[in-house]
This record gives sequence, structure tokens and C-alpha cells, in this order.
Amino acid sequence: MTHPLDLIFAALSDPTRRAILAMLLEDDMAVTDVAEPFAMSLAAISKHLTLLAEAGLIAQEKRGRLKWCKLEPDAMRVATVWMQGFGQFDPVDLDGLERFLAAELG
Amino acid sequence: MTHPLDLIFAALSDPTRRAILAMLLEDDMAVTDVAEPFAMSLAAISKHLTLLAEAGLIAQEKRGRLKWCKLEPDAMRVATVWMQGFGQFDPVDLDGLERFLAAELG
DNA sequence: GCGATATTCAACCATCTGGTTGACGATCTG
DNA sequence: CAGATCGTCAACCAGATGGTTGAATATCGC
Repeated sequence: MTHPLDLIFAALSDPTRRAILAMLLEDDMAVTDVAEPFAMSLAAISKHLTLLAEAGLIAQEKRGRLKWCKLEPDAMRVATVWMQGFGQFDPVDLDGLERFLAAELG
Repeated sequence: MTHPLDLIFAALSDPTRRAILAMLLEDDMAVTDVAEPFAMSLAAISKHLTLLAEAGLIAQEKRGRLKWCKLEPDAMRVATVWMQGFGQFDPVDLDGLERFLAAELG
């Protein structure tokens, strides 16, 4: 795995990591605070954060004993730019989208 | 792995599968034709196509002995919609994007 | 019906992933 | 300094992923 998009999409494919990103959208947070809502070990969250950082989706900065995590929106934009090509050809088909979501999400 | 976005992003995280999607953007294709440009077995491509179909990114329809693959843009749109939230807050920072790409792609 | 073409299935393999636990190195606080 | 807190590291595990090969199943054309 070496292309940036590989890392970005792989990082986004895990629900825990997407939830972390959503949290960081609200506010920058230290690792322990990120971990708090999840029913898994701190080490597991730490690994998730490392993956997110390697993908460029977040930046981590250590200040004192806390390591602050903040969203890094550029990486997500790169992915968005790549994906744009696949949806833009027919004027957005909201009905179709709705059908898809209804089918997939129950 | 059960959430639709899990499958969609996981499917997109592989360069072979992204290349397949780009090919299908040009035209619908049968499995053997999809496989032709790749230096790997037909079975491998067949598995990739199955993953793409499970993610909803393509649809496969068997006509005679050929199985036609076509792009199914709704799934990609679902992902785009999810991602929109992370980039839209500051007016698109093209310089930052360029720096990111320069850093990541060499 | 027979041979060729299209596609999948099954078994196998190496590697990655997402999680655990316990020990460890830093840093803050009293 | 001593103790608590923050975070990572290392070893381990079960299961998924991306690939292979060879056999099996449809379907087409003669």
C-alpha cells in the first residue's frame, strides 16, 4: 500500500476511525479524550490515530504529556477530488440516492 | 464490516479496484476485458469485481456467457456526501491542497 | 455433441488488520 | 523524590485480504 489514496480510503473504511474524525470535527482532542467514548483499549485507539495520521487525515502534536489530535482536511479533499469524477455526469439523482440509502441502511 | 461506508471505502482503498472503476467510467465491460490490462489472474480480477459489487459501486449482469460490469454511481455519491462535511468549512484551500499533493506524491 | 471461451469455485499461502494485555518511557503534581 | 497520568511499544491472536493454481460450470459456434 503506497498510494496516498490507498491510505486515505483504507483509513476511512473503519467505523471507529470515521467516528473519531467526526469527533475531531467538533474540536481538537488529546488521545485519552478521543478514546473515552469507545469500548476498547487506549492502545487500540492509539493505533487508529496512527493510521489516521499516516493517511494525512489528522495531525498529532505533543504538548507536555498530552498529544493533541486535529483534523487535517486536505487529505479528505484529495479523496473528494478523486471521487468527483464518478458522480458528476448525470445531474445529481437524488431519488436514486434515496433508494440506495433506503436499500442499504434498512 | 457491516456499514455500507465500510464496504465502499474498503473497496476504494485498492489501486486495482480504483483503476477498474476508472475503466468502467469509459464504458461497460465484460470481466475478461476488465482483466486484460492487469498483470494478474482472471480469478483475482473476478474477486475484485465481486467486492466492488458488494460495495454497490458496480452492478454485474450476466448476458449469455459474458458478465457485464457497469458503474453504479450512487454508492460513490453516498461516500461523497459523507465526506462533504469535512472539507466545506473553509473555502476550498487550493494552495494547501497543492502542498499536500506535492508532499504526498513526491 | 465437441471444442473453445467466459467466469467462478476451492484450496492454499503470505501478509495485513483490529483487537487484547502487560511493560515501559515521559511528564506532571504534591 | 514518589506517585499518578498519558501514550506507545511488543508480543500475541483471530480473521480478513490479495494473490496463486487447478478444477468445475455455463454458454457459444461449428
